[in-house]
Amino acid sequence: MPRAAPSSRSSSPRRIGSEDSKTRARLLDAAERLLLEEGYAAVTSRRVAARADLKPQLVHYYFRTMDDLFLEVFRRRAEANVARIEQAVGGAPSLRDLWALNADPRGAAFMIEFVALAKHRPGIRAEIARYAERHRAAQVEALRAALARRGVTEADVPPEAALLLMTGLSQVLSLEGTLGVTAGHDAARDFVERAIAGLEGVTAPDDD
Amino acid sequence: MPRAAPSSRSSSPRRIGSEDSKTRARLLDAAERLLLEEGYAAVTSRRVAARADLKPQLVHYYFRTMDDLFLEVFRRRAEANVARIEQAVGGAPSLRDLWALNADPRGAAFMIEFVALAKHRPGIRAEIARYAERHRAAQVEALRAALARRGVTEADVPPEAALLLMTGLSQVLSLEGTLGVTAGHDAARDFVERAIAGLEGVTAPDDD
DNA sequence: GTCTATACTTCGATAGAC
DNA sequence: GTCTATCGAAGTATAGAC
Repeated sequence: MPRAAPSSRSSSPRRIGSEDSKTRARLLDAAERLLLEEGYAAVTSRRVAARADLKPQLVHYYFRTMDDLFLEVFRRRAEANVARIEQAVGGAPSLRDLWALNADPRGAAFMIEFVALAKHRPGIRAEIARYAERHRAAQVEALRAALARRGVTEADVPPEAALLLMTGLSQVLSLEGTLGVTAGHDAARDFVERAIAGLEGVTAPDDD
Repeated sequence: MPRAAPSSRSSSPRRIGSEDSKTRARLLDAAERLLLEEGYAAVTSRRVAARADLKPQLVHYYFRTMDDLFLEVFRRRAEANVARIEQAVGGAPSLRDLWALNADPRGAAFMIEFVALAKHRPGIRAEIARYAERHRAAQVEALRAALARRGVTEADVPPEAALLLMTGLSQVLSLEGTLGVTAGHDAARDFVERAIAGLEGVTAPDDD
């Protein structure tokens, strides 16, 4: 048995569709697309259903509330993302690898939407915050190791600071990209890449 | 200050309240607070009116559509902000001044909300994009001048890249702050301040 | 186990009363 | 010039039919 009952409270009287339903997956996919393309406010039961070519009431059959739907969309991606990072960390990733991991604009857009959503949905906020912290910590550790491997001291480049700069840049590029504003974007990416190249050249190529 | 008729089309049949009405200003204030505290999705005619202790229909008396209200809220702040930057630029601001201008978390939160809003309100997008570009250009010029004054070459630190890094950091700090996630924030701010101090210490041009 | 009929709330917007 | 009465569409959610 994969899982017990879906996330409904024990007091919930209403029945909920099974988690491995094909229809349920279609709804999750539709919700995710809508979220990325039009923003969280566009993710309503009616519009999600329309995207998936299903009746609006089905959303509430598979997800007790809209918050449940949002959380499920979030978890799917968050878990995949954490796995990706943990896998990378196992392989002693370079600074370049870590920047590539962070620079994905879809990932940034996803996170921005959910943080914005969390602002007016208290039920979602705690979960996002918990994930953000885990995610941050894992990346900081990877970055710390990568910098140390290159002989860069924490006093010179604190990993927390470097990571926040990378994450922030990635987010602002993503955000402006949706507006069609891209002035300076290439210059910024080049700058980061040159900075990384500089740091990776700090010490002679150690064996490892 | 003196403006012609409100932004309504000439074909608009409905009457609109005057722009210097006290009630109108209260509505704008309420909308702005709501936007910053709970996100754009919380800014509905009814909730804005409740915040201002007014009837919901008044929103539509003073603003033809909700988009008009959003745009007016945006313009008020955007104009004040551009003025602030232009004033600063006139005074040959230091790097530190420019960072302080950028690091205001309220400004960052404001911008994030509007970009997110623009994503599912096409009517708003063009105006936000236009402003973002003007704003960016003004800041880049100020930063270019400040760096040149310190003898930092554009090859070493392209002003566009530096500005995007600052803006991105400011945004990520603001976004995470709303979640209550602040790990590494102080380290990042310290890092930027030390970097600025380092650059401001350079008084003669150098080459590599 | 899966989907539909339906209740009830809130939304944006307009016409018309003072 | 300012505000109110009210409408139709869209939102979430539940109870019950297949």
